[in-house]
Amino acid sequence: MLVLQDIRDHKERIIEALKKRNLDADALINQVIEADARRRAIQTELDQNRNEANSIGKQVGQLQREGRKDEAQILMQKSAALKESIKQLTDQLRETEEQLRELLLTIPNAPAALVKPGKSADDNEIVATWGDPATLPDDALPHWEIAKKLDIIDFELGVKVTGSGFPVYKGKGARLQRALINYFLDYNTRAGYQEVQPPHFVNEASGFGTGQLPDKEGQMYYIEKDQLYAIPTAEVPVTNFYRDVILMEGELPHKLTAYTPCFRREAGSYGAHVRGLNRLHQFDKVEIVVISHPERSYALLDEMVEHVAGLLRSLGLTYRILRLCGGDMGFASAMTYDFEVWSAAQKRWLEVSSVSNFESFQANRLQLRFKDGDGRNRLCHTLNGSSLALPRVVAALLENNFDGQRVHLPEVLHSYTGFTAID
RNA sequence: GGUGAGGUGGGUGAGAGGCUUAAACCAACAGUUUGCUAAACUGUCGUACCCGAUAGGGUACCGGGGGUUCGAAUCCCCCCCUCACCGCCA
Repeated sequence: MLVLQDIRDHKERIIEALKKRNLDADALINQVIEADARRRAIQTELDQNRNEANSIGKQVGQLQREGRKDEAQILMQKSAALKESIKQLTDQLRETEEQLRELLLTIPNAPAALVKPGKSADDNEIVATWGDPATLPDDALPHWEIAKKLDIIDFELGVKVTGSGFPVYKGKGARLQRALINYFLDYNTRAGYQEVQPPHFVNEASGFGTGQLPDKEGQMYYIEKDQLYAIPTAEVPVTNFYRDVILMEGELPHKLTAYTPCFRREAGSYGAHVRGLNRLHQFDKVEIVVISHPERSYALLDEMVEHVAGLLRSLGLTYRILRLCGGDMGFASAMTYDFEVWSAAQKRWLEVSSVSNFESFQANRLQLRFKDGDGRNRLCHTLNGSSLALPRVVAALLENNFDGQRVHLPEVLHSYTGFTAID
């Protein structure tokens, strides 16, 4: 949620930024300004009325103690009229506040200055590429066939016990999953991220805090009996650790990493692009979350991007980094970098990580603040990224490193897997 | 699942219709004193919003929502959460 004060102070700048998302920002922002002005007028009048009512109440008590019943009686009548007016104004205030809030909830984050305008993924900027797709096997098998051949992933068994999109990893495939998770966590903790194990279900307030609710309600699994959502990413529970928290300026930044399974309904996604490991209802991911001082968040974003890039290089995967255009960014993000690895068999790039700076957009909803040098409470900035999501990394590892007999694993994984190849 | 006890500022915790502007203590911060640290003393010390150029003034908030009353942290109703014990259980 955008900060109302910012809209008041920098109306034009915010409108221009939102236009990069192809929004009719003028109309939206003007509605906000208008509702805000209305709200303040009501509040001022209400406060005056209440002030009067309070002072009458005190006078009545005083008069009654002094035994001046008649005078007290007159004041009590006056109070009745005020009470009615207060009731009306309170209703109006609540209504206006609700309108304003609903309006603000529909407005996505304002893209940062570096973000280019654009309509779709075609307008994203490629900011870096590592490796060369042309050097990878030209006749590669798709990963689902390799996985079947080596008997390391059983999609049908998953369908039997649960449904499509819930694969079963077997033997060296299962061990590879565990190795990747451990390697990613170790890599992250070495860089100063504190490892945490959050719950895999969250309550409604948490879903709201990071912005999944109300926008993406249909994308999450919901357990009605206990009113809990299965997490779509560790971002949700971990960032919500900080809901309603006021940190000391000196303890920023907080850097956390967590492994969790992620659950996504992915309603309406079918076809060739979702075969195999490309899109699942349950998958494993190691996430990094950073709580930052507002003046440091973009430096930290760069640091996170370099961190993830280093991880991909260590795995020997050909990748590229995109800075998303305004039209392709998520609702809450001010700037997002996507990482894509090359899939040799599918001849396309697969997204394995998305690293974003949300600036104060989430912090405003979460009421996550820090106390600055002047003793003022200011909103933090929040950031997060995948480091990394497993399935597409596995897909690329299988396809790019298969020699017809076995899949050769990158050296960094050997000590984690206990073997150097899958055969 | 059963029974009971509770939710008050950063923490502990008093307050039981108007003398509350929420006591007191602890923590924190600033100052005085001081070789340094500590101690002592003095002062500051919740959040949000509104009015105001500033100084300052006002309103709301005692888990949440309703109600009674001229007036509610305090009385009534509903809900939520936490803790303890019992039962079950990895």
